[in-house]
Amino acid sequence: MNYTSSEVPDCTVFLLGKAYQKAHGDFKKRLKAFNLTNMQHLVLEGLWYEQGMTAAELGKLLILDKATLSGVLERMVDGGWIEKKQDPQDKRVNRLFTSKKADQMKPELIAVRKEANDVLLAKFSPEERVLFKRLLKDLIWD
Amino acid sequence: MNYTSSEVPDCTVFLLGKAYQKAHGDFKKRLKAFNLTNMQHLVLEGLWYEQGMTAAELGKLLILDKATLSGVLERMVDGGWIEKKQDPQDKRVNRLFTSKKADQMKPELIAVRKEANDVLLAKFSPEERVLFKRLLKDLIWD
DNA sequence: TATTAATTGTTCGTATACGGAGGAGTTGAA
DNA sequence: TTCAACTCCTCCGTATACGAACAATTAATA
Repeated sequence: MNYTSSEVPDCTVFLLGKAYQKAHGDFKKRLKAFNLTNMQHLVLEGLWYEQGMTAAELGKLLILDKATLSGVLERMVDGGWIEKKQDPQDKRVNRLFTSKKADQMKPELIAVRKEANDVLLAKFSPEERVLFKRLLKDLIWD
Repeated sequence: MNYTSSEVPDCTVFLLGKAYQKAHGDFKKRLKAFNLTNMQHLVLEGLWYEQGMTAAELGKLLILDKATLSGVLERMVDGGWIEKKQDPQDKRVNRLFTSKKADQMKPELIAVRKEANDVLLAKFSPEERVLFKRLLKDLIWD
């Protein structure tokens, strides 16, 4: 009573959703020990890429809705992972920075992501891995 | 201030999430006219594949958590898309069936899914489409 | 300069997701 | 047959997602 590869509808939207569900779930388990959610980990990586971004800039970088980001950032401030500093020039803006606590764990946290990716792509050949990522990027960025 | 293909971290989990986010969002917009969510559409397709499944069976087929499914099914009964019928043999079980309303819209709803997939894969060559789906299936089903 | 327009970030409402707790019903073994 | 083990399902708590509406602020323009 399960779809096999031949029975499953030829629906890429469905397949993409399930592949995401699996990858997301695996990563989630690995992050649980750090008390971080996938989204929070992503925010940290974004800020390590460039500190001092506004929520809007971070949202654009990570392709995240500002409404979604608002709650995530609030919980990360509460959890001591990031800090908000009001921009003196533009009082609407809060600039975002990673905390000392986050920076100390950076090597571990980067390693966790790397591990999750390695496991996810374990069964693929090097060529398939490159190809898969290329196809995904083509889908995301018109 | 945007990741380009070269700057984005080499993170398949991220790419997969964003590809899903896009595909899911596009499909969502198309379903809005029908007052159906992606999940509800998926449930209908599952039941058209096989009527009379229990929530547990449907969840296994669609790789969905039963707790998630519970709320979805409740709203679909309220919306008149599906019907629950208690199994006479095992009173714990509710068997699920599509409603007349749903069946009447089946051709349209199938067409919407097909369209969403076509648009999603529009820029891929036929070979790439087959390959992409194969890679996704390999990821999902060990 | 007086207004209008645009931007930033928050809050609200609805719908997933999913782990865990627990109740109702069923089954199997003693 | 009676009780423990199981199964099915619901409910709770937390965290995304995202459209829509808003207040505060800044930019643009007539």
